[in-house]
Amino acid sequence: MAQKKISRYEDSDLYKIRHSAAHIMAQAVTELFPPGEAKVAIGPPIEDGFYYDFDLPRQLKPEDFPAIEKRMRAIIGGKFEFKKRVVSADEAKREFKGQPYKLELIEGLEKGGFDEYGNPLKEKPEISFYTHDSFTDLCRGPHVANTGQINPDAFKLMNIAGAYWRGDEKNKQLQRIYGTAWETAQQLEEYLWRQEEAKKRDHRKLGKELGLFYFSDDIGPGIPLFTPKGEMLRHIAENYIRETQTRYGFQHVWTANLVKEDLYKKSGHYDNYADVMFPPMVGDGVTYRLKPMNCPSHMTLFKEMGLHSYRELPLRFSEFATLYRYEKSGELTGLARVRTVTQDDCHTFCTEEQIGSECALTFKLFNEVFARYRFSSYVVRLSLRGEGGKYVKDPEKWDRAEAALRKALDENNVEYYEAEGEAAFYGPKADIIARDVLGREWQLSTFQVDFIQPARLGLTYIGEDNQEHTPVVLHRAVMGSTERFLAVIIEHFAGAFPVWLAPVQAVLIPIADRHTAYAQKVAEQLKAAGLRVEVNAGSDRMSAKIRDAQNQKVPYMLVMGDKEMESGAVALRLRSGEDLGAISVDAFLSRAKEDIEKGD
RNA sequence: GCCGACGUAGCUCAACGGCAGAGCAACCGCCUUGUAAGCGGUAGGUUAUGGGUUCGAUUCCCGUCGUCGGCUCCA
Repeated sequence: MAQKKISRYEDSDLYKIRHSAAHIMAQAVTELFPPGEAKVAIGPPIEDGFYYDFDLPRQLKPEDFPAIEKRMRAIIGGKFEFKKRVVSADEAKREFKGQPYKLELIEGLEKGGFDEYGNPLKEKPEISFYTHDSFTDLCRGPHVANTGQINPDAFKLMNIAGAYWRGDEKNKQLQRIYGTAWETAQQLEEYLWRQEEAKKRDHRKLGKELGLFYFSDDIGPGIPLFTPKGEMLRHIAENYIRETQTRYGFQHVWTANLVKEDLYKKSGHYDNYADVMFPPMVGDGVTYRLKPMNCPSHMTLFKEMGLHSYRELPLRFSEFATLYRYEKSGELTGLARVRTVTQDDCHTFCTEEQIGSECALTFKLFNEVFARYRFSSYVVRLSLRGEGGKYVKDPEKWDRAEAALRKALDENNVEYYEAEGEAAFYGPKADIIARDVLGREWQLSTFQVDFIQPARLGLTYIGEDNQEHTPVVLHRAVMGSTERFLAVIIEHFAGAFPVWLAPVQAVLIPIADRHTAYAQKVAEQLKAAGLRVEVNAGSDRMSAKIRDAQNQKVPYMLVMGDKEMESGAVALRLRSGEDLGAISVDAFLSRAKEDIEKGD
């Protein structure tokens, strides 16, 4: 699926425009420095734009952008032809003498081994140059015919960031300039608007404005604090999953946050996951770790529960468990990436034959939940092990697990694309990547097949043949992590949660003091019916209270003055701005119930 | 962790070598209100933090912590 999309993009005009814009930017940047001082690395088109990596004598600043953009427009105005030339490796090396990154790339091409990102290539590629004006780059193209085909009003330099040469943190860090480029100025405007909209929806900003969660220097980085409203949101989201998966036959267990380190030596975490674990704690000569994953705990529980018959399987152990992961400081991002991560985790113990039906059950659950949250589409990534990376070495079990996962997906007609090097250390995964209303992709759910840990931890069940067998363990999460999921839905709904999810569903607005007692009475009535409501009994004007509720994105505003008090009614206003006038309390209740059921 | 930018009142932002300010929020009063901000007053700061330069530092320099944009990693 995704493969098709990428190949289409590579053939598009936009791709050529962005690729060419990258070359033009590289020319403009190198011209800022004396000849030979600026070293260039790579500069490909990317989604929405392009970048180019440089090794420069000085740090660039955003203040350099106007000059670079101006020079780029001049180069565009020159209508210089992009000329392709196929060359020998020797000739290429002569041309890029003094350009160490290019020389390294040429060597990779010469050996027929690697492309510009260091990925292995199947065939030995030809080496080609593209030249426009005075600038020549090692490049396989394609490009626009001449620089004049770039719209000078439809590109913009966006930001500067550090990036490792070939994406390897052991290599030198280069300066990367990101730019965006489009066919028309209007498309550029629309892109910038989308960026602005994303900024407005940023869950870190909305989290503060809606008073959902905080981070504190006194608590520590990556460790969120949830307010009553934020916790309500968490609770509703988790409880919804809990109730739904219970209906699907998942049971819940509880395991503690602290575990003996020895268990992680047996499970493989110690060898493959140690750098993500918080440092050890020692008491009475025993070394403990904060739990970074649930699997070993759930598997140990399975073992402690005695002999298991094949008749008990599949056995599904679910838990909303907070895990502790020592993420690198620079990786923390609001709720999307925290050090105390709560997973809606499940480990299903089953036979190899049951993998297919468990896969079906799980995807049915995913679909139901995604519909509830109005995620219109998702893609599935089959995450396989890759070269290098940390994986338990047991090729036979890996092959069996991969085959089993593929088969399960195929049997259930799940479409997927494959990605090497994305597997968990203990097995392959099917990762669900959902699209939000702005079209952004988020990895949420996962379904994983594990042949490794159950064997390492010595799990068994007694089969029909009265012999001991090792169960397969399926790892599964729906939200993935409560915190990240909240981040995603805050941005997805822009903070205007559907009624069923809104921490405060209705604000009651008495117009004057004499209406407050009536508002309190109605509030009690609504609470008794299970609604989450607040009374704004302050001395503000009604319109100020409405404004307040609007800003808090509360679904219903119930205004009450003399008229309503006399007739036992409430005047209903929706956050859309719609004024529905006075209705009875009962009429409001049935409307709210209807909205909740519909998922509005 | 790495590269860069940024940290001023609860929030959003001014001041940029010479007495640290505004709006909103909070608190107190007045108003008793009809669908997105009624009026007045009060209080709020060792300018993230530790050093340095200077007669004098929020402002310039260095370290630390944190946040942001990326890289790496990832639920």
